[in-house]
Amino acid sequence: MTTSVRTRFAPSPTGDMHIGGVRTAIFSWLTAKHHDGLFFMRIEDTDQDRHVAGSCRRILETFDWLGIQLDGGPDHASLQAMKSEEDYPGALNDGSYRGIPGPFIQSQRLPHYREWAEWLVANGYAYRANETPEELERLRADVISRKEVWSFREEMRLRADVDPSQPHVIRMRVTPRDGTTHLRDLVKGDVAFENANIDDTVLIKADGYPTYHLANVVDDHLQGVTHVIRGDDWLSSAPKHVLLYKYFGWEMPKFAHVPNVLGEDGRKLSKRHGATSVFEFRDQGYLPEAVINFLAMLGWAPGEGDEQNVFTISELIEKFSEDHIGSSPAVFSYTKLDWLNGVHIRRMPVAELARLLTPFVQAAGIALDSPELKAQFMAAVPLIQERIKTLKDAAGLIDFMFTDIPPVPAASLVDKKMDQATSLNALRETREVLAQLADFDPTQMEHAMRALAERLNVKAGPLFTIVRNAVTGKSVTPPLFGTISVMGREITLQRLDRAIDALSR
RNA sequence: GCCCUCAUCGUCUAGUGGACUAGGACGCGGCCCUUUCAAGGCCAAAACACGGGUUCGAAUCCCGUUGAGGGCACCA
Repeated sequence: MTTSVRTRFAPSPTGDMHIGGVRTAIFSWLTAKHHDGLFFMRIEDTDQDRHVAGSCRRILETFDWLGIQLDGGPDHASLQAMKSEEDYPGALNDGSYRGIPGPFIQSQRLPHYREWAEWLVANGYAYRANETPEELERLRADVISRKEVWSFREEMRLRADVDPSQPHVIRMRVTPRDGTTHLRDLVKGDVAFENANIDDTVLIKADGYPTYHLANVVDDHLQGVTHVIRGDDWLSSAPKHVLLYKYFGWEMPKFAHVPNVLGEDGRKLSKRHGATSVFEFRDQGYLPEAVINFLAMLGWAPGEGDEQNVFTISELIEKFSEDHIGSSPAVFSYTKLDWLNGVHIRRMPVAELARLLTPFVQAAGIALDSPELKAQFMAAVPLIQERIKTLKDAAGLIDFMFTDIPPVPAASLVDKKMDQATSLNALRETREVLAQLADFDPTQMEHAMRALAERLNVKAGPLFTIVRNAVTGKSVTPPLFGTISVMGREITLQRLDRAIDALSR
């Protein structure tokens, strides 16, 4: 039997997902899928103080939006069902998925941590301690005031005997005290830590909950995780985990500590750089495939001479390789995301784009509540497809087709290369040409209008410019004749009449 | 302070001792196309942090310096 690759994303339920966390999740997911393995989620809620209600649901919703299917955790149907609920009680709690043993929420796995912590105590790899936080704080302050390195060791215990029936913590016993602990990391390479610098970390807290260090090792082993992919802020505590695997005698998973995402000023990406929550990107009109493409390339490149930048999801899955993840932190570039989003928009089938655009356009105040309006909108989409970078951009390009426009100033109805009389006449003639056009088709319209320009002895450009201003009220629009065609004869002639009227005063 | 990590165009990166006159992409500038705006095509400017080694040869290996990031909790 071949061991299949299994990765996990293990967020804490402390709020909406940060875009940096999404990137880590994507790396994990791509690693699993590239090797045809499983990707699942586990909620790490061992700190009850930091729990934010509704987080689990929001995290699940993130994956739903991204289009990432979890092989463990709730399925899509469950997600839909819970949308009305404040949280998702029990959803991550059900049995096992595709051979991965649950539950998928750590607060439901307490017996496992207890069992293995006791095993460590019984085998000399851990011990009980009961110093209070205040006592520890005093100890720490004392050590630091002597300019020594703070690191808890069992001889520092204030009470040598701990009554197991009383509240206490379980700490790991770092052994051996000297020597080094090595970590072979897929991203960082070989990293060595002096055991003397690793402290006897708390494994089980006084409240009975495990700390991350114990919980992630126990869970990853029990759930068969083969690649631990996480932020490199975990690198410093990785030797503790290595030690635990050794104590338990468990096979070590592969580790990949991926660098942080930075803001444009080189500091850790945060609110003040712009959007950071994945939902902000969604609400600003970014496509999940563009976000995934962009995030995947932030710190990863196919390498080996392959210079591809734009990827579909399946291309990413095919080409991704966890050992090509870069080891230096990357700056999040909003402008590059914009470009990529535009690329993915242009590659999308028109009907699909129209579907995605609809809620954004409606939110901008354009009602699409009749079949006629919907059809008109459908016809307008091809005109804007290559002109928008986000779904939010669309409304501003087509609003004049659906809503009334303010009076057009006379000045914009006279082209610099034409005088007032010529312009007025040109608009009148345009009105006649359009009124008599048999078919309101862009190609025919353009022919007729070019013929008109010739007849009037004016250049086509200036003529089109004043017509554009007259019928759209804007100097920048999608191609004129396509636009006029979408607007229809009635509105177009109406606006021309208004312009003629304004100019003849 | 101690420990760990990182360092190629403004940004994302390719590069694993000779194929490097350091390649691609975004952005920026220019040109072409063109009814405006886009899109597209072409062209250009733009980088191996610094200092020492090792080597016939270094962006690539080693050491140091500097800078940046992370960690040093009964948080993850």
